[in-house]
Amino acid sequence: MPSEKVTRTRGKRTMSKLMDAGMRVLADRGYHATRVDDIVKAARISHGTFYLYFADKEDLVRALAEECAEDVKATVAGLGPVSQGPDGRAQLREWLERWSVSYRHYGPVVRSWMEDHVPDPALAQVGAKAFADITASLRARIAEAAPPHVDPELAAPAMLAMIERTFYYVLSRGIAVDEEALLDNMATMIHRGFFGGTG
Amino acid sequence: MPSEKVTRTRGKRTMSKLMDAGMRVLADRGYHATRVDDIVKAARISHGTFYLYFADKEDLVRALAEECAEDVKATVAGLGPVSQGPDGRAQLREWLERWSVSYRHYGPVVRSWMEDHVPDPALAQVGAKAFADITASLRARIAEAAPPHVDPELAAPAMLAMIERTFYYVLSRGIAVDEEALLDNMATMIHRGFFGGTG
Amino acid sequence: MPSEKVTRTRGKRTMSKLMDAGMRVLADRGYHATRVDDIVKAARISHGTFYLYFADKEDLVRALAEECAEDVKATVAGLGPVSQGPDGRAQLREWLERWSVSYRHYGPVVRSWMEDHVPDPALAQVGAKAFADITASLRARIAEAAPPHVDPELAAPAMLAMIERTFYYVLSRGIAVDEEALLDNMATMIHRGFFGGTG
Amino acid sequence: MPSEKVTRTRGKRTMSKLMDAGMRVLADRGYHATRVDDIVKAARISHGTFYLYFADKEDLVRALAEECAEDVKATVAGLGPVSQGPDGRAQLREWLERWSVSYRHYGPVVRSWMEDHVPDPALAQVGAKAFADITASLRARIAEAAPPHVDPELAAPAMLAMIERTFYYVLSRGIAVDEEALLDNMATMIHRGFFGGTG
DNA sequence: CATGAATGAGTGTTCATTCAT
DNA sequence: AATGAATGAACACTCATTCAT
Repeated sequence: MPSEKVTRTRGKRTMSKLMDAGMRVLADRGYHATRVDDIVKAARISHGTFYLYFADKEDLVRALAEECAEDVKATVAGLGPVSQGPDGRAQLREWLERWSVSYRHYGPVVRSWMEDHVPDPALAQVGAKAFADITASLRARIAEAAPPHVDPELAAPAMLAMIERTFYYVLSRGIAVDEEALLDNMATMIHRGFFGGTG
Repeated sequence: MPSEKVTRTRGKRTMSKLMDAGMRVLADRGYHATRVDDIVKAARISHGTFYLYFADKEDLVRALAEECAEDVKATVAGLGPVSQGPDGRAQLREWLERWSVSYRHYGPVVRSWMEDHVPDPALAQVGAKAFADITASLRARIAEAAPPHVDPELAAPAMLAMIERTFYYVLSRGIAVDEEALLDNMATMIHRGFFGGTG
Repeated sequence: MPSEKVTRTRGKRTMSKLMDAGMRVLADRGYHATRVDDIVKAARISHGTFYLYFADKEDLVRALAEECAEDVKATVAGLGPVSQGPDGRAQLREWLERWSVSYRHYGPVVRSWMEDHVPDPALAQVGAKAFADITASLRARIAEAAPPHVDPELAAPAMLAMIERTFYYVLSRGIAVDEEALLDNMATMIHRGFFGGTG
Repeated sequence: MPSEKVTRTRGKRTMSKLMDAGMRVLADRGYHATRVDDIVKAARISHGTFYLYFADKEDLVRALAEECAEDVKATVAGLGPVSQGPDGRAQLREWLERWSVSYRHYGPVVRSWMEDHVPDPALAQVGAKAFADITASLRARIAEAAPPHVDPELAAPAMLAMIERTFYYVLSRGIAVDEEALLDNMATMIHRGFFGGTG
């Protein structure tokens, strides 16, 4: 039915305008400073329309978070077994690059669930789930190659911590560094620290 | 004048009651959910008195941040040269333990300046300064021992990222881990990844 | 034109679907909590269609009110002369029963114009007219039989008050009573109080 | 302590300004049309201050309702045993007059809990309690004197219904009647209908 | 020094009504 | 005749900050 398709289309477009706008505002202002008003202005829709699509601000962020979590989990899961030689390091380097691309887009959302005392439990939940899934992926890889005295259980979150926060410093806070060099270095450090890489 | 002395003493006591209370509330509720009202209730003083001591809420957090920055910088600076052998790893381990003690106390403040889009520029400033000082300390140590292909300039923030976030996961978010084992592992990973440690 | 006939038929059906739904929602939620949204959902029609049939929410309630007023007036007018003996009481009893049947259906509408400060003047008007007509009916009957010191002018509204509110308590607020006994009692009290009934 | 007394006094004054204003606005506009904004304007205080004293609009109405319930219950309880002779009627007449005075003041509140589908459960509760207490008082009196075929259990609410609604018509809706005559008539009707009065 | 009542700007949310399809 | 997405005015509530006592 064309009419059904039309209305659905309009609705879908508005929805994605809202999510895009939400993403932009989140990136600009951060989670706590984001106002519904900012979002609807950015989406060029009226205030009331927002509530046709989302129960409240948190609801939109949660929708973004779910989208984001899927993307990040898939990206992280894209890492294959890491050998101790130079090709292991090269694989890590490529994988980090893919992650950095994802982070450049979804960083604002990741940060919203990383914040201290996330006010919305549903959002915290999405974050906790993503955290668990990501560390599980990493744990599996580390377990295959960890050097002595490195427990994959503990190494996985440490590795995630290092990567996420470093991206945050560099990609979001705009600390000026040569990005190529950064990825090179991180690949090296991770290879040596977590995978027994021999440089 | 004795009276002046008395009031001064009273003033000092009120001031520290406020800072203690601020610390507690910050830990409990997090930066954004902290209300002046919570602080004055915790300090058992009146609402108006708050503004005799601090220009606004941010002013108190800034004061806490400065205190905290001093402590963290000193702690981090307490790391001596790190050798590649097992005693280097042991030194790192002890130093991490001292840092964890500091973090247990000052974590809430550290997180307030680590948050995405810190609203108060003065607070952001304190955080940026602390970041710079800490990475400078680390850079110096790493420079003395970095393995090939590890640029101290880039490794320092990565190391800080890993330590701070891991403490955050474990000490603040209450992810259950054996803390002794965690410190052991971190010491090993850092030793290997940043200081050319050989297992 | 057959097509016109068809559409007319369709229009009538939609109209009555709306009025039925309005009645149901009014009964469920009460006048102030009734939302256009609830009505169109109950009628299973679209939001916009509502405004093809009614100027606004008040317009629908007014239409219901007119329907209801006709019914109640006719019911009340159905009371014949009331004698002072036991058959007068029996007549009252039957008449009250007919009224109770009407109230069970139209109660929600009656209450909407009985409320304190009815916002819509047109609705208030319908209520005032019904009030006037009903009290006129009652006045005529009371005038034929009122005991000494009972002015029909004043007794009529008092009698209406007693009946309407008692039905409200019992039929709408669901205060549990034996309905037969209630009607018996009311018939007796009204007979004695307003018609000089003797035991 | 004078200072404590002063502040308390100020607070009390504001509180009563709010309750007075609430009463006035309720009388003017009715429960549903009453806005917090109207109340604070009438009380000549700021919007925010309202929330220092009441959790929300309902909270204020509830406070008024409790005050009102006490008054009405006491007034109704003021009716002594009613004899069947003319002095019984005279007693009723005086008692009704006292009730009318109370109603003139508290009518708006009484109506707020009498409305169809009271939205605030706490308010409904106060109303239900008042209803129960008042009918209990009436029941006791009626039981002492009820004519045959009048069950006090059922007569009490009917009597309340008649009195409350008649006052409502006359005192609030401003139907023009001679108030003295009205009270005379009501006394007679009640005396005959509920207490076996013999005219 | 200390108090706590008062302020008002800022923000979120609801819902009757309109209008392009 | 019917649809349902969009609108925006109206209203509730919070909280940092001020100020008379």
